[in-house]
Amino acid sequence: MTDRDLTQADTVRLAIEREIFGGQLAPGDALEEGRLASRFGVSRTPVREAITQLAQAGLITKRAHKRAVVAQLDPGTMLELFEALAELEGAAVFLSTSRMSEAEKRELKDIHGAAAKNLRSDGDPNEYADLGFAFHQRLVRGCHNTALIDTTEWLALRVLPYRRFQVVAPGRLQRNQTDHDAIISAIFAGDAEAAREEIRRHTLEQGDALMRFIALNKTSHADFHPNGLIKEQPL
Amino acid sequence: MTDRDLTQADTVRLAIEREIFGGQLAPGDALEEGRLASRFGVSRTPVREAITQLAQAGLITKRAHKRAVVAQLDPGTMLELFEALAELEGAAVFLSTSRMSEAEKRELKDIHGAAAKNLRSDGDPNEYADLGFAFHQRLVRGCHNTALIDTTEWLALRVLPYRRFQVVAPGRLQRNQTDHDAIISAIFAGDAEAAREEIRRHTLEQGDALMRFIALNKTSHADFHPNGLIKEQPL
DNA sequence: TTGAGATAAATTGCATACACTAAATACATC
DNA sequence: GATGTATTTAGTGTATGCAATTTATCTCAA
Repeated sequence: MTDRDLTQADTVRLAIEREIFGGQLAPGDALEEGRLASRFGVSRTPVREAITQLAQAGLITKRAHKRAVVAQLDPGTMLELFEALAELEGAAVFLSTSRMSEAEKRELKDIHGAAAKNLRSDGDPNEYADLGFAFHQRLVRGCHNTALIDTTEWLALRVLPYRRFQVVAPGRLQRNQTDHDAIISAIFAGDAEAAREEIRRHTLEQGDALMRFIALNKTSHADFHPNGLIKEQPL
Repeated sequence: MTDRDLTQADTVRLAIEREIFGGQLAPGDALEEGRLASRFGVSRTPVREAITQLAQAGLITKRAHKRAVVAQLDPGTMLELFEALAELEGAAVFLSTSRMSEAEKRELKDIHGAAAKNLRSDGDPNEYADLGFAFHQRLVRGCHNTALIDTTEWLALRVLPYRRFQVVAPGRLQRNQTDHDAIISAIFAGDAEAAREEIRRHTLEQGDALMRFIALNKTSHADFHPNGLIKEQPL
């Protein structure tokens, strides 16, 4: 069999994941088992299973006898998340520096180049965001340690629903690019310690920038609702 | 309410967790929903939910239409896990060095002292193991970053079922203690970078030692079954 | 005896029904 | 009108039954 046989619970889980990452389901939104069941044309059982999995993954929160809600990150938690992510990416890149194959390094450089080109020609910010994501991914995966990669990417996923706004923050893109420059230089120089420090600072600043952006644009003092901020982003 | 109201699924999950960490359920053992259900006096539904959660946590593996199995780590995976854990603990300790309160540092020193005393007086190895666990825990929690702490401890949990044997490995205890000495020194000297390197190397070597121990004591070439190695350890 | 194929048993995935909880509403009392 | 107390209602937690799939057992030919 070419693709693993997916159970209905898996299908539902993937669908909900997509909606969370896509922004259709925003942090704070409630997930009601019955509605989801009828929407996906299945019974509550697989929906429940999907919700359980997502809750375990930290993407949604769930307490006994209360509805599950898409995980809502208060500023403090988000800061912690970015700090942890910065450390993990730092650790991964530290290893990647000595472990990436020539092909992997070239691929990394290609992605970086494409991003630079996009920036110069004033291209689609969404494409740039995707390239940025790919850059970090290649960087992390270069460590060839599945456990570390999975852990790092799992953490990155948790902040992804918020990271979408980063693109529109003014001046970030250029700064982002020079940061990536520095990381690439350190890696090609074989200076693992420098590479670690560069990406550490870089990810940390990304978090700071995101939080500033949210703080400036938030409408309500209590809750922050991504959908209210997105304007014309296609999916 | 003093304790959160636990659902039956939670109860079952906690019970299975205990059995895995306690060694009653060894890596490779199969978990059959029906049997567990009757054993715990509940229906299959909450058992299923518990299994789903444990699978998501990585403690057991589960594929569609096949029965769940307590996660079995091949040497390669285990090595990766220890390497990742070493990096995470390193990152946490790097932060802990500047973030631990005086009280926390004192507590750490107390634990270390108790371990030293246990070692001098040739005390219970299990108690020493517990102190070692507590040492690492305090160290990691000193970073005061919940996301990083949770991630690190979650990884530590995954190797815990295997780490139990460490105690009986010859000569490890003394080496362990001097490693902890070095870590404490670095922290009290405020040298975050040194502290990171010390614990990184320490945890990595723990993994190596464990794997050597397993390699020497394994009975079958294919599978490694913890229960077969434990002799007279009281739970 | 051994291995491939067929059959039977065991076990999972899912749907449905019901019990229980918690919140919302209506009502009575002050 | 405010406040405390039934009653209703929406929604989760669990049990059970059945269909689909896997695993074990049996059969029979090479």
